[in-house]
Amino acid sequence: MKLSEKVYRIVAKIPKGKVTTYGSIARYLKTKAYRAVGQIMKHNPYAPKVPCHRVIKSDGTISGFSGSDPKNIKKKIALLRKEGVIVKNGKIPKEFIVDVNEFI
DNA sequence: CGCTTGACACCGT
DNA sequence: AACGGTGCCAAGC
Repeated sequence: MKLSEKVYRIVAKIPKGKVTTYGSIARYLKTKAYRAVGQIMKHNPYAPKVPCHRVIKSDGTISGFSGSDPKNIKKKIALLRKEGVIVKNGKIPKEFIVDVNEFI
């Protein structure tokens, strides 16, 4: 079982209206491959099943899946808001960031 | 088999 | 508070 499979499984379980961080996922898998998690999200072969937009940085900022395109970021934010996540100044309040162990 | 890359996290300045 | 440098790990070539 590759790390990617585990990551996909976890991300797919993120409930609506909540988000988690790369760090949380990595810790849950008992690995320190934070960066690998990011790579896996980027590849994202399970596109609809794996809502990568619900995975953010530990700071609460949205990561570069919209990266160089600020307008795309707004779209992601709108999507998150529609799911019930409040976004402030392009960042998500800690209240919405749930550790993987909380919803697994 | 070894080198390079990365959608991160942490710490110091 | 913001920016940059460093360290970690997996995947791809």
